[in-house]
Amino acid sequence: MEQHNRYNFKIAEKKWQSLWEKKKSFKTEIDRNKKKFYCLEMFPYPSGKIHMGHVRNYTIGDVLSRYKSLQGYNVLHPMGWDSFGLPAENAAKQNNLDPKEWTEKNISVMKSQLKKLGLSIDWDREISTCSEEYYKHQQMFFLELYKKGLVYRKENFVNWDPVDETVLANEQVIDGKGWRSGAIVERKKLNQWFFNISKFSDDLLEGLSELRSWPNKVKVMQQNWIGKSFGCELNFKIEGNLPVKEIKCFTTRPDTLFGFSFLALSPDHPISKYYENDPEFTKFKNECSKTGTTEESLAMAEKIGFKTSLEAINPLKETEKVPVYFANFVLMDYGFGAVFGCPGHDQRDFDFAKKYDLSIKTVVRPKDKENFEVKTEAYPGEGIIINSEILNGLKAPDQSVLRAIEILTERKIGEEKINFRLKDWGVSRQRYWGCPIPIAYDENGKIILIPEDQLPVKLPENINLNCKGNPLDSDEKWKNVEIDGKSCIRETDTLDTFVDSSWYFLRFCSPKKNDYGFDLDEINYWMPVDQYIGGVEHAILHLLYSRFFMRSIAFNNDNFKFKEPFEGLFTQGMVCHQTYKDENNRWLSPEEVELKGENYFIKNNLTSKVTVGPSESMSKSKKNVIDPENIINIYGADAVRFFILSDSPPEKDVQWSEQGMLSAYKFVQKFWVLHQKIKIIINNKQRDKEDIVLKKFTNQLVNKTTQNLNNFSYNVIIANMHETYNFLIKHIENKVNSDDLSECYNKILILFSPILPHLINECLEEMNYNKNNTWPVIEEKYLENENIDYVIQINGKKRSLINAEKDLKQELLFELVKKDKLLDKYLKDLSIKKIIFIKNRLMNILV
RNA sequence: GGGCGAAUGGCGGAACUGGUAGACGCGUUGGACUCAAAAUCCAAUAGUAGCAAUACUGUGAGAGUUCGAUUCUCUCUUUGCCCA
Repeated sequence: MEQHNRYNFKIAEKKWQSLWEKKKSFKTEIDRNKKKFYCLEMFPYPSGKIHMGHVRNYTIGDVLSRYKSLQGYNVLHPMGWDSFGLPAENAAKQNNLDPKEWTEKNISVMKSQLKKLGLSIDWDREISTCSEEYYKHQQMFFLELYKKGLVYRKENFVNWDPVDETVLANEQVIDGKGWRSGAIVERKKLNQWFFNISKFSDDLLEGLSELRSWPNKVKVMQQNWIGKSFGCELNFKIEGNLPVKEIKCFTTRPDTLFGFSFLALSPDHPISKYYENDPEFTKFKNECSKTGTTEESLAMAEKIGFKTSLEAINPLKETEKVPVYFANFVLMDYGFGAVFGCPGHDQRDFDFAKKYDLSIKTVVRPKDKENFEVKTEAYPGEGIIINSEILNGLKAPDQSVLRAIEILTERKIGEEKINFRLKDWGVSRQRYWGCPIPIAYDENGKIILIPEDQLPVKLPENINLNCKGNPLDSDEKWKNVEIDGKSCIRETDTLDTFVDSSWYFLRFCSPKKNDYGFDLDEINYWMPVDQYIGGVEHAILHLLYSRFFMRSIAFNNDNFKFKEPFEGLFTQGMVCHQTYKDENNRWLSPEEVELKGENYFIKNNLTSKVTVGPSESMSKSKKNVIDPENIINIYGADAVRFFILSDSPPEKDVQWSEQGMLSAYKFVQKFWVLHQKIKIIINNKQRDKEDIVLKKFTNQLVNKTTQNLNNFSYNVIIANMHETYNFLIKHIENKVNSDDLSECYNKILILFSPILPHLINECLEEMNYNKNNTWPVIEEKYLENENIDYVIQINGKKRSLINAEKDLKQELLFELVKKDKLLDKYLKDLSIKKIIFIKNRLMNILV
């Protein structure tokens, strides 16, 4: 092909991008005559550059947005920045910068990178959570929730890094050590702010059933996280030398009470106050505080206990007394900080009992084992209750739990109770780069709300970040404040960044509104988000927090027309790449290696072999990253969009492949050549009979593409695009009717436009097609075939195909079967036992 | 240990409510063009047997339902994710 005919993506992409920007093509406003569609992708953290995960995420969303607007929807497709958070603070510390400057620089880089992808985003709605403009409203929400009683302050345990003097999030604790300092993390009690998410436990759980287009997987994960459990609250009578009469405890297995052998209390249980002066207990408690606060670390840690002088009485067998321990595996904030130990049927209790030589009784046996006894490990499974007097013979746990609760209720020792695993959301962070909590304390430590007219509480600038602990805490000037003539001290904690992302989807609906975080009319029009797209790693926290936030804003307020923020959810898979290591076991980036024959070597160095590791999700630490901007510069945005959708279904992981990328680039080029050929034919005004074949193909394509878009089967759409190319390039070798070709080609271009917006707009423009394109309508008459390939099976095996007219009767088809030479040898000399005939499909002959 | 999902050629994957398994792409092989290479184009490409037509086997393993199973049911294996 001649040089001048090549498609120059650099020129074309730039041209369309600046045109879209100039004309504000994707600017959206409320239009009550149109159905709305709110398409939202999880907004990025401005870490520096975009990565392939972003490319995939935003391409998926962009294809959907463009498709929906071609279908006539009023599409809201905004973008913003989740711009508070730890990396900025750390980067600032390391490079002696201002987090704000660092963040803003990253935003401007990433914004220009996103624009190069050709996304149909309404940039007029851009927001950034670290702007005063945004966090001012967040502070107002905080106060609003406080007034509604949904925010409170209490002492709680945190992961404390004694070297950095800071609180760590659970995921920042690796093997019990701080991820930065490497110091052993301690549990420390701190005053923290909490959102009362547990108030909505049941509602959040119930609400899941309404989310019909969420992946089931995510709903199950949230369900487990909320962890509703049915059980019973018990009062154990206590004997001993302390003024303790009763201890409350929650259990889901009251039916195993006859296997009771110890009572375990959290080291933080109120009763611990009697042991405050006991040096042995202090030692034990210190030991416990070395274990983290996560359930997992508690489960992994060795079970240790401290024996008290108390004894608990078995409520179902009052002659039986068992010892009371403090134990490291009991959490104060679950149940009542006390569990009854039944070593026979709980592995944790079993380990503990073994260690302290406590009795182990078998009270459940598997159905099929008559003389079962617990010996080397606990038996937590189903079965029949034994050795339990009044409960004997009941099916465990279904019958026995209910019966046990009945008995305990009758005897007024306990009552039925529903317990949740979901804990209140601790939002305090001892960090600088976050939204300041709009609270101060007077001289007596009383909580003072910052008056609304003094919002936002701004972060101080030019702060020294290289101090130990929270920089805000050491800024005396900022900390001391006068409110209503009283001198107060500001709250120096900032809000968890998950708070920022819990309402940004509302802000996008009215991003410029100054007096409140959102405009009620606007959100009642736009919300809920029709399609939310992002990584599955946010399946629990971010999505649950957002669902909570929506409920807390709507708490005692009937003006919201929706309850759930995200109607539809799609979780895309990750982008993976092979990993490479050199002879010294150091990671190598794909640019540093070179393939020669079967083996990889370090580039320009054929003596140094490279070990190829498995393909894993791209990460800086493993160096298996491909820089999107670089790739866009080489192949163009359309080709990158095309490739990132092509190889795998979007919900699964995709392998980055150099060849695949190249093939996508070639497709763009090939299509341009095809376009030139089609253009000539159309301009020649060639007359011919109606092109039924082309019309049928096109209508089937419209049908398939529409369905595949609705199902997120984007990889199949790409396959269909290849097929379309293969079909057209052959088809136009024949004599073609120009009018029919033009009509069909216009439709095909529109079908392709969401995926290759620059190339297709270029083609549409060259053809002078109508600028206001709409999604093609299917002409049903071209979907139906009058001839069908009937599958002919003999004894269930395919033996022949017969092409015949549609709606053929069984007898007539059988006449054709008899004439079919291929079938002769199967039917000859054999009697036909039965014929199965499926209209318009197949005939199965049993002989 | 519990929950959810997955398993299809050398690779990524396709297959509507049970009805032609392997679309499409990558890779590989052969050919054309070229002094040569790249690019491009053409052809072949699940396995086994065969010159071929064709036959048999084949969707992780085993059973079941059915005229017919990648698809439905049960058991198992491997694997991924989440919770512990």
